[in-house]
Amino acid sequence: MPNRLSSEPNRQRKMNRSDDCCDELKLADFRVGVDNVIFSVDTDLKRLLVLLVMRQEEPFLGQWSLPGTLVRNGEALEAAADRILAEKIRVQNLYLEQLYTFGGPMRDPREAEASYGVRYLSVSYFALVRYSEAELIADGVSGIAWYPMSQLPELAFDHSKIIQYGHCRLRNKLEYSPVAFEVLPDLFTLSDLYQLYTTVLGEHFSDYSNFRSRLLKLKFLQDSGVKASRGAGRPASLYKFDAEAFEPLKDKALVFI
Amino acid sequence: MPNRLSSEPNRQRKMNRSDDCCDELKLADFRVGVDNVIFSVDTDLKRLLVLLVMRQEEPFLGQWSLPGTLVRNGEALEAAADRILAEKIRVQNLYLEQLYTFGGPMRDPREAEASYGVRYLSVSYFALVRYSEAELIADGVSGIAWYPMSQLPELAFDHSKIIQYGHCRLRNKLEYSPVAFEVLPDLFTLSDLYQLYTTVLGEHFSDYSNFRSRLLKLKFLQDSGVKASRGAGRPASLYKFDAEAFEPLKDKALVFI
DNA sequence: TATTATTATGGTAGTTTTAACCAAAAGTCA
DNA sequence: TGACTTTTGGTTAAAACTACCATAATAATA
Repeated sequence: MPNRLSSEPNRQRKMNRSDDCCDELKLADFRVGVDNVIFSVDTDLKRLLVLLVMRQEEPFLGQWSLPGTLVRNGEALEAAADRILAEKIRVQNLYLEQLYTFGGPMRDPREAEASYGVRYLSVSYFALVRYSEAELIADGVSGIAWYPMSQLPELAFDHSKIIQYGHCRLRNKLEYSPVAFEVLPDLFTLSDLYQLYTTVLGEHFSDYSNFRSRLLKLKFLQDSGVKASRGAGRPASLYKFDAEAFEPLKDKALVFI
Repeated sequence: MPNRLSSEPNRQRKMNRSDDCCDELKLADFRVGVDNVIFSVDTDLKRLLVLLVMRQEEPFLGQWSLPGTLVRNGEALEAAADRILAEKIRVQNLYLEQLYTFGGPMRDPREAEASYGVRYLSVSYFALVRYSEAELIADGVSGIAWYPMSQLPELAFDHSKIIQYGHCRLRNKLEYSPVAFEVLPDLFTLSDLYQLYTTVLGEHFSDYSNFRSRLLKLKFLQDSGVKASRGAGRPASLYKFDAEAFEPLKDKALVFI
């Protein structure tokens, strides 16, 4: 049985490769998984959160891990990422993009168990969702929770590394792209926006007053005229992101630390 | 025979997945390839070049394509990228990093031929090598050539898209990271550096004089004291990149358009 | 109701950075 | 020698950034 499977890729290879000479070099047979690093920002408590699920099977039974799935027949990678996200949370607004592909040998303990050369490869995706409206879907079996980035538990596989990688991407995205507006409500105050930035980037990247004037000077935030009164203090103007006005600023930096 | 193979992933799945309910959804069986977008810069002729090889087999027999390979047993993804690069060119200095993973269904025509659900996934890598010292390795069978980015031929698979993606990455890398110094000689003139930037980014990103003073103010270029006289004109100072002095500038931008 | 606390807003002044030039220095080439 | 080329090191005006500050408009409170 191991022989049957391990000889199969060799025949394929003869048909498909050009620059190989040694028949004893076997091609790996892959299972491809998608793992999502799903971030959200709780601006009230000033916490950056990442979504974790508890594994219900070996390996790493009972440990927290990134929500993931193996890719199905005929399913695009991004479709698999969308599917696993939709299975775990209900959201209205989200941003999703590919992060990195982790595929070193022995990153999954199951590779050691099998005598033939099956490999597990993880294409990770990075997502940012609106926290206030995200509803976690508990399937009644496996645990699911938002964990603050500052208090991550021990994670299955190489998922800690994947999260660190995602955290870097999140910071860069926020600085260099209008990703914030994907997860803010249609109408938001400049203070909402500032809270989001400081929660992810830290307090030290800019003064609130300067943050305001820099963004307003760029002319892609439309004042809706409507005011929002939330507790004490002068009511704030509600703004709207104008994608058309932002267009010429594409691939320019927005904010710097 | 198709049945034997297509039923195999299903048994695996029952053992390995948690949140699936429908047995008719089959997991895909993957071949994982690595494709390299290898750039070099010919500063004399002011051309950005990408390395292409001619395919010697179906599909796309006789068409130009990115140099690639299928991943072997026990081989890390980056190791496969290194291997294919070393098979095609001899270089001393190079920069290599993962680019993107393309894995939509039907991106490879071979998927249609097989009645079982084999999928071809491409993990692409981005490389920048020093042009002047890069020696192409012709294996006597398949063609190999540097093509200017401005005159790319029709390419196999989705390789045109991969190259466009790589071109974006190259521009960003050059602006935001010291990748240029990986492919310049140890000693170089500021003019050499400027030629590299203008060839990739276009003439309009900065005046030579301003480019010089901005870089020198950052204090990570050491003047070696040695002068280089190349043809007419005042001899230029040869500089050296000081990685230690650059350290605090990591993840800050270097040059802006 | 008058006062205080809180948040939003709009500004100023000093410094730094950028952009667009310019002129001298130090070579080669004819 | 004189013309030409390339490097080098400026200058200057405009723009942007930083660290503040004053005021406006509301809620909470005495």
